Amino acid sequence: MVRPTMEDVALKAGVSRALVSLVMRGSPKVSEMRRSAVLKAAEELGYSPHAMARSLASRTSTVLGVMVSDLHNAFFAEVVDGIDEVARDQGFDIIINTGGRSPARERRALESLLSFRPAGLILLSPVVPATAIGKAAEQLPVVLVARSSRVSSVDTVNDDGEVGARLAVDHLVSLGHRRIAHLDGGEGTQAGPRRRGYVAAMEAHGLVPQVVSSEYTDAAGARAIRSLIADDALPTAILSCNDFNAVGAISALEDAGLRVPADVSVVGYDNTSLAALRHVSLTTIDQPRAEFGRLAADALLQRVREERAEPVRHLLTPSLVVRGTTAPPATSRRSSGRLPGEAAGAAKPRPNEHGGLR
Amino acid sequence: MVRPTMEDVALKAGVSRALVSLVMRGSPKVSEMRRSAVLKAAEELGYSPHAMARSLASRTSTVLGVMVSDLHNAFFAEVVDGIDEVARDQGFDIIINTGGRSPARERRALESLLSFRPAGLILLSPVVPATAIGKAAEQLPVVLVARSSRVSSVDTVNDDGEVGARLAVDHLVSLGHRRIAHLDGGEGTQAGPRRRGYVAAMEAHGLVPQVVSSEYTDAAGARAIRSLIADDALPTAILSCNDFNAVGAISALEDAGLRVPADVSVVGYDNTSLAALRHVSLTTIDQPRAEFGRLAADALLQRVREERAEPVRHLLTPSLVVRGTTAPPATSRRSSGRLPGEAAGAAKPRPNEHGGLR
DNA sequence: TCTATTGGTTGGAGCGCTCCAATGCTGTAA
DNA sequence: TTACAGCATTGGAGCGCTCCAACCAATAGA
Repeated sequence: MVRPTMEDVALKAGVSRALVSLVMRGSPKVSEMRRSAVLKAAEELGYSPHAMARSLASRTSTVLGVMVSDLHNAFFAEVVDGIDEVARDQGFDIIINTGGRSPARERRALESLLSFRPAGLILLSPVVPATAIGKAAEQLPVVLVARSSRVSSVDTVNDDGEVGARLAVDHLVSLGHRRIAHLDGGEGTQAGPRRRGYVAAMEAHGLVPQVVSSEYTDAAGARAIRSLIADDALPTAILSCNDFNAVGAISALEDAGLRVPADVSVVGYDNTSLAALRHVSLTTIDQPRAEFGRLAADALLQRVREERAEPVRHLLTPSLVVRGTTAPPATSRRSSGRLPGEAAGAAKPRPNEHGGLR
Repeated sequence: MVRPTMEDVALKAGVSRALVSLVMRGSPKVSEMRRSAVLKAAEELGYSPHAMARSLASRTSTVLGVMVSDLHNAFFAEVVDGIDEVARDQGFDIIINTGGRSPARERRALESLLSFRPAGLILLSPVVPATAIGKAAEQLPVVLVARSSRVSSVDTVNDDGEVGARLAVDHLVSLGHRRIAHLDGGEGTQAGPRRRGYVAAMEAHGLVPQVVSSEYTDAAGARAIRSLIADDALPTAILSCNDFNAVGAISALEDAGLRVPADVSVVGYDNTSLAALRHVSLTTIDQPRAEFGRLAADALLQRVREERAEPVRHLLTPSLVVRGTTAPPATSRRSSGRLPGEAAGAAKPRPNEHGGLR
């Protein structure tokens, strides 16, 4: 249970501790003979450098801290993939911590991450107050993903929710829908831009926006649909604030004897792996998640290397993924004289694009 | 960007560095006067202890390393919740790293985690070879979740896949099914016990097992169903190796014009959040995931505190969650003279149990 | 009075490493 | 020969902290 130290390796290889240090860091100014002797000794002892001692002595760190607000959401997993890819490429390791969507727990996670004195910090959709983020940003470079900030030392990477919502509305309008409701995400991150984008797009088409208060959960989506039905205010199409909400909406519609998309079209947001399941086959808005991660890591490493001081605000353009939950509205179908078969054709689930789901 | 050190606090509070150290560690042998002076100085300077220096000096660690094999799988998120709960309770922090189901990347993640010299390591369903795990176990306490090990210094926490499969078979048999196929998980973790449990349960009921080779993905589930249909070997009920596979199977069944559960019943495994969605409403086998995490953390902390030397092998009993994808078989319905309405009643999705999905 | 005892406080050593100035070595030019 | 590179190698200081033995009152016991 006791790991060998650099001293042990030096002794075994018959060189000084400093020489071992040079070898471990891949310095070019070590003779081939000594290098191999050191590596051999290290191998035999099962030695590997002590990251903390190294970081303490060098007053630098090759670790990037990543705080994931919610591990349950696969969205973040893909962002982490992007971060990991870039970090690894540039010789950095990442350590992750999670806040579980609770500000208190997130604060603790932040503290814990900071106590390792990482080179920088990436926060994925954090829920802690801006002041806490500002405080962290005084100590090290910080990049925010899926949350905005006005602090000039903080970089941000977001998707353009307004554009995403507009894409969805345009798609539905082009199918012939005129009554399109938005189940909104309330106080949730990014709910604002999505709602604004929806309202603007509706108005641009000369249509009346219908915002229904909801949340980022499937239960909330179902509730919203039930209340629309109860109020006799059900439109021909629904734009949900995210995929979970959309799936809940679809359930409630089907429970009420309505068919999706024959009677009502539904569009989600986020293109989670859930949406890609053949069984769900949800038309949705895709965010380039891995790209979020890559850009965040790039921005952070630029700061770490002090290559840049001005803040960067990435605003990525989302894209529309058409699957099986959108089709022309029933009225339009009737009036346009389209055959039911054609509409049903549009509703046919497409083959699943995600093969690697587990 | 430069954090204050203990020395700075000591200077400001007019005490020695050692006294600050005592205050920071909450020692009782510090006078109230000095304590508050130190805390005030620390507060004003924005000081917080340097975890690495602390761990280096004390030769102990209050960090538990957690390696999540696949961040995309919400299964692990709940296990992490359980770990986090126990760890926090006992004053430990956790750092997470991910292997992305690739042995090479996982190995790197392991190295990275080890370089922080954590007090112990929890590996969630790792795919690295057993030798790599054994090597790690020589350096610190290791607990495996959802993977077994024969190494006596390694504790394990698993679900009893044989029991789970039996529960599913018993449920289907009690509904009247006699032809039940198992879409198996191939080389996947825990696929073996599930397959064995299925075969044993079928034989116990005097039925003929029908194992169809498949994988832990929805695409594989769909493929397996298509091949069963092509071979004209479709049974009245399906036990999938996991929920994703089950959802793929359901899609393929519906594509073929069959209704679930009216024509074919389907049971999943894992009770992922996916299964709980109203829209999916999958009958499945639940594993107490948070409990996995809690037990793993408990076991690890016992080792860390050297309270125990003999290995612990937790084998948790899963439970059946009946939702909307299982019902009596069509044949049984006919012969037993049950009304179609009754059978349809059994198929009605239950209200969603997971409210907090996002 | 002197000696323990107790509670609070301190300086110094050292954790495993990096960094730097200094030290040997060659080999080559003066 | 001496001088001076240039390269490989080394000892020592120090990163921010903990731990320990020592210390210093102040009080209690003999």
